[in-house]
Amino acid sequence: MSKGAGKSGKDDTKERIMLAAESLFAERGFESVSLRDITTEALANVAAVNYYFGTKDALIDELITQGNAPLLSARMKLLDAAEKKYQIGIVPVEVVLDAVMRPMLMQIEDHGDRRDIYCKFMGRCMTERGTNLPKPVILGAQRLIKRMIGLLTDALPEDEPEVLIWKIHFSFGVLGHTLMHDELLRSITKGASGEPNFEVTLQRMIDFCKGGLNAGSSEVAQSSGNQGVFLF
Amino acid sequence: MSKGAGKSGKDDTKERIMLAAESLFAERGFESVSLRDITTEALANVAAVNYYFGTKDALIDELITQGNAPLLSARMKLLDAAEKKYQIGIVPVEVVLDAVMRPMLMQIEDHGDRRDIYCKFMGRCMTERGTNLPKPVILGAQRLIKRMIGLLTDALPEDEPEVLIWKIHFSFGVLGHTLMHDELLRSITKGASGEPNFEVTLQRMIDFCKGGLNAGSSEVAQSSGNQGVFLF
DNA sequence: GATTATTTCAAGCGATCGTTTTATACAGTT
DNA sequence: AACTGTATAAAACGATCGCTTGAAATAATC
Repeated sequence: MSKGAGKSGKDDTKERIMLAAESLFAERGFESVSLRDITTEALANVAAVNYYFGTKDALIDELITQGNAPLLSARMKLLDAAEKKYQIGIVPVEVVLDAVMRPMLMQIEDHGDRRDIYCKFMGRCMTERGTNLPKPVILGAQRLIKRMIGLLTDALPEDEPEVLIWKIHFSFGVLGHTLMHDELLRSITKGASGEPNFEVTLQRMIDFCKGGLNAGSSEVAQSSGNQGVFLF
Repeated sequence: MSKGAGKSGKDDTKERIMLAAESLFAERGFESVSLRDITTEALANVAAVNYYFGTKDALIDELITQGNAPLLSARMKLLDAAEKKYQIGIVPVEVVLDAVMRPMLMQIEDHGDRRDIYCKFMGRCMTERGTNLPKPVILGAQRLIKRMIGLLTDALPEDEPEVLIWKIHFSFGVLGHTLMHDELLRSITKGASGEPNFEVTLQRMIDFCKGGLNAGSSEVAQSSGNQGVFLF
């Protein structure tokens, strides 16, 4: 029944499988990695995947869902704080971007020596799993985007909501693409001030997207339509 | 020997295979589509893939390489024209962006009723095949990026080359992500002025990336390192 | 120590993968 | 009509896929 003082310390097979899967998926993509690749790396038996997760897709979903709740709540908390701080005025664009992007990079940084792995894994989730994500992740993303639209509508009142959605989409494109190629970008920026820390990556993404969000439409005018759901 | 007036009109099996493959790859990704999926849709035999292409990877490479040369030359021609026009002064950022992005969207538009398919296919190539591209494509991308760096260095002299690379990378992230989700974005923007044409997409990407490229670094300072090669 | 529940393992399920073989149908040339 | 190079087709190759089985090992409970 695993009650009371149980959970003595064994049963790390599930954890080993998840770590191996995360690494391999990050490296080669979801479809290219077989269950036997995973269990071989994890020093486990193929049947252990079925025992702990059921199917390969369930394993993937659990990996994706894993950090979603804390990530979402960290983002929401920063947005709460921003709304509180700018209660009188308007939350600046870069503060919204920071609230959305910083928790992602911090969660990655929290992975210690596995940060490169987790970074690329999250990048793959955003770029290759935009659709096809677990329902809790989709719902969380919808909540986040709704809130971003609200805040950015105040900060950029001249933009129609439809244009705002495009800009938010562009910003998530920047984030996902950067996570996918983080190692390469950092290798370009390894210079005098030692290894580039995550604040550099964060600041550059925010600077770029802030400039993009603040940019006005140059000519083509277009009316709004439905408010479809999109992720990342 | 197929000399002279040959090529009477048959032998469209290869073409049918390429069209079916492009559609399925765009829809479900490269790994998730089997050769039998392709040949079934193309009303061809599985062996025909080996006959015309050799392997699945060779088929993928040929699909990716197909439009690369005309795309690159169109981009280069626009950059040539821009350099000629702004011979005295400096080529504006948005002109560089237009020269890079417009040919891509025009090539997509040229695909007629297959434009949505080709659009997503190119999006997948950029986001899921950033590495692992055929050598000619890589070499072309390197030439293009070198040239972009040169022009943008003149337009944005305050940016270190290393920062410029990040910004260019962000811009390709915007492009790739937009191609992948083009249909969804357009469905959001279908309003009064009829279906949004590709000029809308182009202009919005250019506006956003122009703002991003023009944005200055807000605080974190970092020195430059190597000038690694990256794609998209 | 006997009994139960949990975890691991080797083995194999049917299905499908990319690729190849072999034979046949077809085209063009002589 | 005989020959030749090109194209198509059915069938099967070995390998690997996700998944399952049933029994053995291990840990927890009484």
